[in-house]
This record gives sequence, C-alpha cells and structure tokens, in this order.
Amino acid sequence: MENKTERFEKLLVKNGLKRTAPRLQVLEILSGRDSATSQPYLEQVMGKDADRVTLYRVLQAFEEKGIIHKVLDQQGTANYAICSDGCSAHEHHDEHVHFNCDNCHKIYCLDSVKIPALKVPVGFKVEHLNLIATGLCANCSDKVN
Amino acid sequence: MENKTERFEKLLVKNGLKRTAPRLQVLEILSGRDSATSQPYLEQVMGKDADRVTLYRVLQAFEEKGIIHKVLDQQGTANYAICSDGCSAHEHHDEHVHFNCDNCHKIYCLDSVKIPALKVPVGFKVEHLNLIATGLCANCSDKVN
DNA sequence: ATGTTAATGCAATTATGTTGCAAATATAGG
DNA sequence: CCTATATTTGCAACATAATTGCATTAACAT
Repeated sequence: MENKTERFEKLLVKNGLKRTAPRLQVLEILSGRDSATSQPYLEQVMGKDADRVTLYRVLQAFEEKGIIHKVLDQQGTANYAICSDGCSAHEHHDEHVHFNCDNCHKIYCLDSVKIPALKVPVGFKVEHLNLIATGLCANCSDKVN
Repeated sequence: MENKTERFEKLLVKNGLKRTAPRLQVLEILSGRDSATSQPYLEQVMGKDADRVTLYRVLQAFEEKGIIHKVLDQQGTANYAICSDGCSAHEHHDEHVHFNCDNCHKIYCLDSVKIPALKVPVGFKVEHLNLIATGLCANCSDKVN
C-alpha cells in the first residue's frame, strides 16, 4: 500500500501546490477524521506549528483546487472535509447531504445520500444544492437509547 | 385593510414584546422586501437610528419568538425573513427551500417548495432539514438572456 | 548550487459578535 | 394623568474572527 504522506505529496503537486509542512499537516489531520473538521479545531490542533493566517490560506487554496470542501454548520462555522475523488478546481462533486449531529456536533458527509431533484418556481435556475440535515448521528442515537 | 404598523404592534404585543422604535423599524424593513435581508444590510439601513447591539438583540428576540427566521448564506452571513403564519416560539415551520442567487445575492424563501424526504444511513435520526439552492433567480436569469 | 517564485509568519488593521451597566422608555395600575 | 416597575436601549469595553501588506524563508526547476 502506498504511503499516506506520499499520496498527499502527489495530491499537492498535481494541483500545482508546493509540498509544505502546514499543508501536509492539514491533510494529515483531515484524513484522520471520520467527519468534517471545524476551522477552530484545526487551529487548536495545529497550535504553534503554523500561523493562523497560514491556516486560512491553506484552507482557501485547498478549497479552490477542489481538494477539500467547506460546510457551514448551523452556527455558520466553517468545517472542512477532504473531497472524494472526482472533484477538481473546476467542479465540485460534493452535492451529497451533510449531517450535523445535535449531540456531538460532528458533521458527516453522507456521500451515499443524493439530493433529490427539486421543483422550483418558473424562471429560477438551480446550479447547486446544499442540504444539511440535523438530528442524531448513528453513534449518538445509540448512546441515548 | 388594516394598517401595517398596527399589525406589527399587535405582533409584538402578542409575543410579549414592547412596542419600541427599533423593533418596528426592523419589521418595517423586513416586510418591505421580497427576499431575506442580511444583518449587515439591516445595520446599514438602520444607520444611527439604532445601536448595533440593539439590532442584534432585536433580531435574537424575534427569532426566539418565531417572528422571523434566520438563513445563513454560502458565506455564513446571517439573513432574516419574516416567518409565514404558523410559526411560534415553540416551532418553526420554515422547512422550505431557500434560494441564494449567485448574481444579485438575494435569498428567497421558496415557501411553495417542500424538501423531499430523505433516506439516510441506518442509525441516523433526522430532525431538521436545511436546503439552500444556488443559481439564478427569476429576475436575474431574465436579464442575462 | 543557485535563482526564481511561492508560501509562510508577523504586525497591524478591520470586521463581527458579546457583556455589563446606567439611562431611557413603554405600559400597567392607581 | 401620574407614577412605579420592568424592559429595552445605548454606550463602552472587551473578545473573537478574518483580512492585508510586507519582509523573510523555503521549495524546486535548472
């Protein structure tokens, strides 16, 4: 199996980004989590390893290249998750449902759930759909019962 | 036809809120628009008529009472719209689709469009759905063509 | 090895949101 | 109409989040 860091390095090069420590660290953190990661959490984990400004810029660059996508939770806080294959700078294929757990506050990308087509009033042209469900995730609804 | 201001005053009293100038002004502004109104826009329009802090508190009170509902746009900015009848402090019936126009940036409440039921993975319990569509609104798609 | 370009870190600035408190105001009751 | 009371407002201070410019550093092509 291919080394994880190697994969990340290729990913960066493929997108014309240099292989730098903060970028690799962000990819490392994001890939190790099963749900989207909030900007404040990233900031905390990176600590003094990288400047806050650098983090902003890394995330912005990744988003532009289609390496990660941003999901806003109900409070408007930005959360980031690595895009599944098939995303690019030109087109994000992240029109899956996001699930924001009321209990643990994690945000899951439900890649398998597609957003159904929508009937909108005449004249409106839908480009993208963004659906966030809230409730209890599988983990938390287990614990509660 | 009943006077608009009278209606607003009744609305406030019904919700146990005093009839104050900033509150009436917010209702006036929101009701005069065909789309949701951003917090920064409200702040700008109210100008020196009300303090920034007061605006925050008015909006918060209105939201708690179910008089208005908040929609976050793609940038995470809060937008507010008057709730249709049937909303209350206990239950918001605002699970309609919101439409964020890429051109004019207005946010429309598409009250007529209901969010279709969703199949989620086993274990997940959906409480609320929040769907924002982006694209061109009727107005803008007219102009473009 | 080295030159060029991209990326980082720092400082300063701006924007955004929150809290405590004193002054002002709405309204209920006399 | 006047007054008592609780709510609401406005101000000041503070806290947090995001952005910009610039000098320094680091990546990497040659």
